[in-house]
Amino acid sequence: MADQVEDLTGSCAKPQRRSIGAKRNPATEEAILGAAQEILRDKGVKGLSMEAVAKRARAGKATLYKWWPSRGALLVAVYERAKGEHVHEDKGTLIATMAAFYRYVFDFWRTAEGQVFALIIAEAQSDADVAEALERYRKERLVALAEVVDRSQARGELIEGAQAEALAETIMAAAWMRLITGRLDSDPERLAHEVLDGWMVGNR
Amino acid sequence: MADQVEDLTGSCAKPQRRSIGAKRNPATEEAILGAAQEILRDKGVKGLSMEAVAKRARAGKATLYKWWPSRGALLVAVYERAKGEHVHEDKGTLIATMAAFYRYVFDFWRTAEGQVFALIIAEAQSDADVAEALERYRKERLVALAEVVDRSQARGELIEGAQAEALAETIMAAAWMRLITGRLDSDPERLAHEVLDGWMVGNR
Amino acid sequence: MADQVEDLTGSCAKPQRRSIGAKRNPATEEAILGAAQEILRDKGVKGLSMEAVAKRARAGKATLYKWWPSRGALLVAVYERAKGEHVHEDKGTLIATMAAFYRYVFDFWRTAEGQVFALIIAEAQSDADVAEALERYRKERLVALAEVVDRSQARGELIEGAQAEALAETIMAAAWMRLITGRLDSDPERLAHEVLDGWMVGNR
Amino acid sequence: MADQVEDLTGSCAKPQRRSIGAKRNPATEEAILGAAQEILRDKGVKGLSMEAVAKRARAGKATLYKWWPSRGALLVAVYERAKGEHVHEDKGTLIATMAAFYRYVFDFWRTAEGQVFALIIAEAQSDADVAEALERYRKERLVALAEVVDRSQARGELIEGAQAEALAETIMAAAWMRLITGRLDSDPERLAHEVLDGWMVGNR
DNA sequence: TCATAAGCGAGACGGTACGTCCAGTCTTACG
DNA sequence: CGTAAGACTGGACGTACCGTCTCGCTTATGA
Repeated sequence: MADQVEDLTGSCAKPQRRSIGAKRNPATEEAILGAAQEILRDKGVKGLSMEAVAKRARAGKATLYKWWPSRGALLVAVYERAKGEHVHEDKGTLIATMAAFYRYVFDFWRTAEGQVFALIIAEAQSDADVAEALERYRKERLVALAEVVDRSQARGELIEGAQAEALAETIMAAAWMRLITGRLDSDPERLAHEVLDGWMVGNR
Repeated sequence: MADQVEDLTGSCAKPQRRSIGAKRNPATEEAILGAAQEILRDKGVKGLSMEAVAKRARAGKATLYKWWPSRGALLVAVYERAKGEHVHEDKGTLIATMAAFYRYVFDFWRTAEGQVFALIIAEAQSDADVAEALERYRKERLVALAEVVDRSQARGELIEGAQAEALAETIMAAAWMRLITGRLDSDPERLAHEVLDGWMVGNR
Repeated sequence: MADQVEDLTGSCAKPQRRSIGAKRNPATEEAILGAAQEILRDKGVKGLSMEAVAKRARAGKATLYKWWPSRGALLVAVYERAKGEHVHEDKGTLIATMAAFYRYVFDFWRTAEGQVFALIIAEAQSDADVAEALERYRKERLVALAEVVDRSQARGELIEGAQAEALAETIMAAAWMRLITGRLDSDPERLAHEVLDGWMVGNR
Repeated sequence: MADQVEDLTGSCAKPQRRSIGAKRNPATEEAILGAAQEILRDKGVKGLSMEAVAKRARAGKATLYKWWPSRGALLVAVYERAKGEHVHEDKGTLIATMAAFYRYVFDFWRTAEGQVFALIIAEAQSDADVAEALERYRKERLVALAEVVDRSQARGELIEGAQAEALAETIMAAAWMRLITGRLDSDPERLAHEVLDGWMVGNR
């Protein structure tokens, strides 16, 4: 006990955030999310407990639970902070654009921060709040994807029966499937073809 | 806590399985998997701890760990025991067959036992053994699905470029996507169309 | 976190008590009470938290709570273990005997272990179980004291109206009063006189 | 938690004391001590935390700590405020007077506010400031009691050897003993006799 | 036939993390 | 400067499971 205290004061002369009055301290939020990210990198997702995050961030557990009432909520926050806002750069054809998209997300999901997304999906299976957040996120991404498909459709790339949103979901599902079954090494190009070829006008 | 005590005294007046010598007691396995299933029904997936299963089954924890070395392994066993072996009955067209398949799995996944599958996916994200079991299961189901697609292809339903296995995976992905995002109320018929229409020969 | 583990394994190669089957391990009880005593000596009563005891004893908190369901219960156990069974040695007169008694308890209450008794009294004010244990203890000691008074009465030392038990309680109360008001440096001899003189036959 | 919210909305529609400039606001002190008393009545001594008092009084915690630097200090203040200043009314004989005294304090100690005194004794065992306050209080009451004994002695009720202050302490000790061992239902009359008979001149 | 090897129920054990509570310190914004 | 508000670190609380262990018992098998 005494040892630990000594260790702490001995090993790190951290600046020790304090309250900034009766309002949320952004530095604290920053420190906590940062700590979560560090732990992810160092220990992996299994090490990411509320306890560990609090300790690493030198934050009280109560503070964590105040702002992120569950592990799931924290996961979502960490993911939100880490994920770059991917914009679907138009590569000329839908297939190429989607291949680039697959390449991007697979690369990201392989990073320490990206792995959080798999965790979020996992957590969503038993935490309704996370499920809701995940669903929100899915819809948001769906819209972005559907837009790309829409543009492709406008260009006349797609067959008549194609519905942008339905196709967008099929595209997403293929990616998520690779994620949850640990096959992020799949070839993005090939995958794009496997998912989309049927819908392209060329292949009658 | 009180529940557990009641459960113990209520459900059994000490039938007390014992060892049947130096070999695995099938009654024990049965009791454990049965207990797991009961807990799933009564308390939901959150209540399914090794501890609780052992208590409910009146089994020693060591026995559990001997045969199912982790929660994940137990989950898989419970799922294996519960899932009926779905055979893809040919409905004439691929779309109809797949619609029936979607209807079947969505119905099953909504049952207490079926919910275990979502849990397995969740567990697979952090338990390599479960991931492996899941991957084995995926491949097995993929083969079964691909066969159906193959038959459809032989009938000339599908366009030229269609690859049975790739299409099968797309079909699966669509289902799993609905599962993990909690949309098992999706319309199977519609979904089958959304996934497959592009690949059918009719829609050039 | 990792640091702590390393520290623990590094600094002490303790024998690590294990379960000895489905029954209480006496070594564990010993280790826990011993740890409690050590903490008392090192950090004083304020440091005696369940947490600290568990840590020092290298015992799980659950183990502590299993056998001593509250801090109070642990305190009582520590006290029971530490207190010598004082036998009232007859010094010839009641006054002398009681003076010796006062000297003995005051000396004991000043030791680290003895200080626990004050804590028990404190805890008894808000923990019914401790209150009960304290009351049991009081009665037990009362009987022992009353016997001494009885013998004195039999010798004709006491005036007629004296009731052994009532007098015994007065004697105890005087001691406890000094304890809870932190005046254990009172002169035992003098105190014995102040409490008893009125009841002795000499002082008409 | 819910209770507190209800309390807040229930008891006050934001009367909201404010600073009255660079000096102590008596209304605040009043509100705080009042809140403490209310909590005592509603939740008992266990609910009396600085946090809860601040909430109920709609006072900042800083304000509490400014005027009462510890829980102990607050307890003492609450007790000081609640206890009536008992004046020992002369009942003719010392025994009768003391019986009345015992009856009075036992009755008081049984009230919600009176229970604080037991808490103060408890707190005094580990908080030096409270111990000091308690000791001050003890001495003050001792003087008052000794005066009564003195008057009795002057009337010739007591035997020669009796020392007013020593006897007063014995009288107090008997009362405190009943308090800390939860026997406030003791018969005051009887107790007075048990403590004092030996010292009265009648009983030679 | 009887030792021995395993299966089994039971549950204690050291641990980790949980989510809650409170202590005591601090800052802001208002008066 | 006093005050209400409440965020903050820190740490103990008591609980729930984890996975490992040992006990004492049972039964089948092979020496």
